[in-house]
Amino acid sequence: MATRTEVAKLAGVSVGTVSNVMNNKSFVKESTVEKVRRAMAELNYVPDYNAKSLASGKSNHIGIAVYEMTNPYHAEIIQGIEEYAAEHGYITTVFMLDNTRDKKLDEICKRRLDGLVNFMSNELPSDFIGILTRQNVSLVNFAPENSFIVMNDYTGAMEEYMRILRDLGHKNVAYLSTTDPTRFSVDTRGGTFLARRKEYGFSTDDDLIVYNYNYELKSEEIGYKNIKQLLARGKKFTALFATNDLSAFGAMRGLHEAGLSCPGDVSVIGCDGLSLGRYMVPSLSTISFDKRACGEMIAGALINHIENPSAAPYTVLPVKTSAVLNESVSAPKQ
Amino acid sequence: MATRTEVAKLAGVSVGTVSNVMNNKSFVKESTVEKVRRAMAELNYVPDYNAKSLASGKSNHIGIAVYEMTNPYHAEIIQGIEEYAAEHGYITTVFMLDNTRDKKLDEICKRRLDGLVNFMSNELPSDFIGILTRQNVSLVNFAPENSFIVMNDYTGAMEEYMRILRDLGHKNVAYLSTTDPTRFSVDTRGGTFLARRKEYGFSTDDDLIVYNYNYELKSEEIGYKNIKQLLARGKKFTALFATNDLSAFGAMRGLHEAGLSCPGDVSVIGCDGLSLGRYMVPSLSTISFDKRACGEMIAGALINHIENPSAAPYTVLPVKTSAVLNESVSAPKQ
DNA sequence: CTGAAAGCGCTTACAG
DNA sequence: CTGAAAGCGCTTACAG
Repeated sequence: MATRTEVAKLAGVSVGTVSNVMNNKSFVKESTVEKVRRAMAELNYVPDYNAKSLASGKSNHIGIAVYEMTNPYHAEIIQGIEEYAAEHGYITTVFMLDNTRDKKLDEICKRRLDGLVNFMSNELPSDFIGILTRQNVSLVNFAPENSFIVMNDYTGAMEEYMRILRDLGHKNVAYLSTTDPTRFSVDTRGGTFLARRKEYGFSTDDDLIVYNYNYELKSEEIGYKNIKQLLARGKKFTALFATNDLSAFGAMRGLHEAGLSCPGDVSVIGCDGLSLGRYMVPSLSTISFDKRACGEMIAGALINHIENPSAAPYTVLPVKTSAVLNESVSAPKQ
Repeated sequence: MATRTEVAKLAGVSVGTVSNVMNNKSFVKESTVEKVRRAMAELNYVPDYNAKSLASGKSNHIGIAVYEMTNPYHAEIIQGIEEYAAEHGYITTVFMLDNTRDKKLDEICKRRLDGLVNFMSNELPSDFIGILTRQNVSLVNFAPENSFIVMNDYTGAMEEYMRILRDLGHKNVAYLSTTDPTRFSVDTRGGTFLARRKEYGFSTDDDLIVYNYNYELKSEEIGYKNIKQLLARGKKFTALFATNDLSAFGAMRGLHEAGLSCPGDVSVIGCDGLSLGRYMVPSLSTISFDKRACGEMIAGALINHIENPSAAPYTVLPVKTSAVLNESVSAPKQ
């Protein structure tokens, strides 16, 4: 592999000049630029980003911490981040923290990331966050004080669905949550459900809410387990919200096995707007948002903060969501 | 952030010794090790992997090139790779080459990876592969000469399904492919279908095979489009193979819209063994393999090759697959 | 068993 | 506009 030095020698310039050409410094004479480019081409020169990172103190490397990578939900957001980042000269590493989490946190610190986007619902250890902060890593979705927060505001879409269900005549509306009660209530969907169910004329029986405490399970498994539990409780219900589309799929399977039809016996509403939901039978009603644009917005704010640390104060990044009504919702049977 | 030098000073040793402690060299005196460790702890020392990579000429960084990250299929294999790699001190970067591919190939080269695993079905540019080869990057799933090849041998499972369909009385079996005819025929499933369909008593009408040429589409979209095309051809069929589970979901939706039931009118067989398939109605028959173990095997062979370049010649990594029969297959209506 | 020193491939003031 | 030189944080023979 050709190195900087060889390129410099062949071009008849110094390594510093090669560097200036590489970084598109405008003050380099055009003829010099050409000489250097020719030499690079001839030698098949490929720069070494690790060396650049070390010398410049900037890695141009953004990390993304995710959980449950088998959920296609993240993939599109990540694509948005990646695309924007790539256009701005950053690479992206997805750290899947499903398993072997703690081993990987160390690795993250060692890589001297410029930024880190967090999609974990679990809390991350505070000493890990401390290291990142000292390293001056720009953060997205960590604690509010020192991080951008991506805020999917589901309140509007959630209320829209509650209105739709009420107008269709539903009274007993269940909620299958992939999380525990605490996380459920701080979530904008769970919170809205709890706060407004009475006002919309829905039952306030807490037995209609099923929680999950096992975060090892995949969402579809949780949905399936949840509906079984709900059915076992013997309460009447004609509609249900699920935390996400995958868990809604699991719930629909459970309904089918219990001899219940969707939406005839039970209307089902998911969340995330997975492409797959449109191909289910019945197609799944969900809450959608532009995940690609969301990823680009995240990357934009993050890179801006990396490059102008003082300019942009950490803040909330709002994401617009919308209700997408499909076949899985109808009026309840009389 | 504390650096090597500060640790050395505090511990009263040289930076070289700190390095030896970091790398667990056995010849360092125990008391020295302790002094150094204490100093590192006191200073919250976090090593810099970029610097290490530069100095050692080894990045401990494995890349994974994937296409269609919204397909959960890859996620589990990647988890297997990641887990094994993390245990052996490597980090993993997933390069999503769905979009902006060529920009990203450059970045891959600059990162001085130790290894690269390829899950792209599209061919990669030969000059890209040339650079990687010159960089001595260990490769998985590139051209056979200079790479490990992961070989999911679907032949057995495919023949099992052909036998099952024949025994159930199916004669007109379709195939919905997410790829073009060339890739279809080199694939072990497509190839087996073409080679053996006559022998199993199935129609050899090529109109029963639907290809796809638009690689921008998601698998579920392709399956949906394919089944529409097949139905439009007006040929009779009572069973179909789909390239993967997601495209099978799309096909099942298309059948439903055409007023056909699965498996009553048409039996459907996917491939990949997605967890989600068990929750479909009907649950999807598929071909499965242990994706986690597959990922671990890939990482094992790759890291072994990285660390002993001469020891392990490039070779084929065989993956056992098995037919998983579910509700989506039954006898054809008379 | 440890230290001093050269080197990995780059960047970046600084002189000129 | 360009070159010489110091430095980024590490590793690694080499002496002792």
